[in-house]
Amino acid sequence: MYSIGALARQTGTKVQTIRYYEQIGLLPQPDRTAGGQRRYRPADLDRLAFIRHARQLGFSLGAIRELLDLSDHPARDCSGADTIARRQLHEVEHRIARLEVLRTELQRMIRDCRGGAAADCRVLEVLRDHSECLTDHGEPVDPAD
Amino acid sequence: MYSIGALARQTGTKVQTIRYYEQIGLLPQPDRTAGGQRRYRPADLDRLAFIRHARQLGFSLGAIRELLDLSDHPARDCSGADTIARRQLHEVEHRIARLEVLRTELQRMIRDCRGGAAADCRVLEVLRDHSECLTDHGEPVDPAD
DNA sequence: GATAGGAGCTACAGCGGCTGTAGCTTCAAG
DNA sequence: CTTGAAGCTACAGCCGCTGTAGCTCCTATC
Repeated sequence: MYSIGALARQTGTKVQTIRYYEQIGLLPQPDRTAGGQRRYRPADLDRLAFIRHARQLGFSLGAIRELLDLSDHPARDCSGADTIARRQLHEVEHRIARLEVLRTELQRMIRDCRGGAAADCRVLEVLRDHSECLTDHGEPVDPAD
Repeated sequence: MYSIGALARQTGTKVQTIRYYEQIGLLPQPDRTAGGQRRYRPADLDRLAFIRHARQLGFSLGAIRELLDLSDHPARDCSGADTIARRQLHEVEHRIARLEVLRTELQRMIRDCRGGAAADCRVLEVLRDHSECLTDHGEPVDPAD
């Protein structure tokens, strides 16, 4: 049986984050001591490690909920997990592609900047006039994009 | 003089977003009609276009505030803008690098999945056991990362 | 057994960057 | 003058946490 702090240390998670996962139903409500403190079993450690690992791979908490559900029902077909992982891969690839466009544009902006007064600044000029860009970068970068 | 809706159409911004930018001080408080509706000048259109373009390039609203400030003072040295753009480029490059690691790991997970029951699912297995990963992907993906 | 202080508890606010809603008022075309 | 689209304010909600305030509990040491 671990305290919440021990669980946090073992998984590299903040204590508040663990309580948050419990609150949104990703982690089960653990046993409590007579004084009301949480006490976790090894299975809880595994579950939290799963969540953290999936988060590191960029899965949303919603996707993780689905993955955990599958993991909890080993007899089910795993195609759901495959689908979720493929979706995540597509998202990651999409984000990389968008960021590569931004990288190119930023590099060009910086390369052309010759210093001097802000009035002549290449960086500010490009920002002022979209037509100076080679690409249409579309929507603002939603990090979740 | 444009209405807020005309400004929104011209810049591809939502009306609420424009009001939000005003609220946080990125856009100045515009004139109002007798009835209290906002009326914008061409300069406001330019400023909003600048903001949107910078957002498309992934700059944070904080960075945009600094860039706008420079743009408002054309006599100043532009090295500040250069620094902000370089910082942004570094961030974008960092994000790309992280996402490429994730892409590789996701591809491997999916490639190895041979279907069947969730009990044998490769995707779930990898998530359960970090040691199956080739790379240490570190922190959860904060989209702003 | 007393004490100290680190760890845990709940409840709630805040981050960034919007977006959506409710319940009104105003504007402009016909 | 009517109608309906567009505007107004104020506030809640999204995601995934993180931080704070103001308590209580647990355990190690004396």
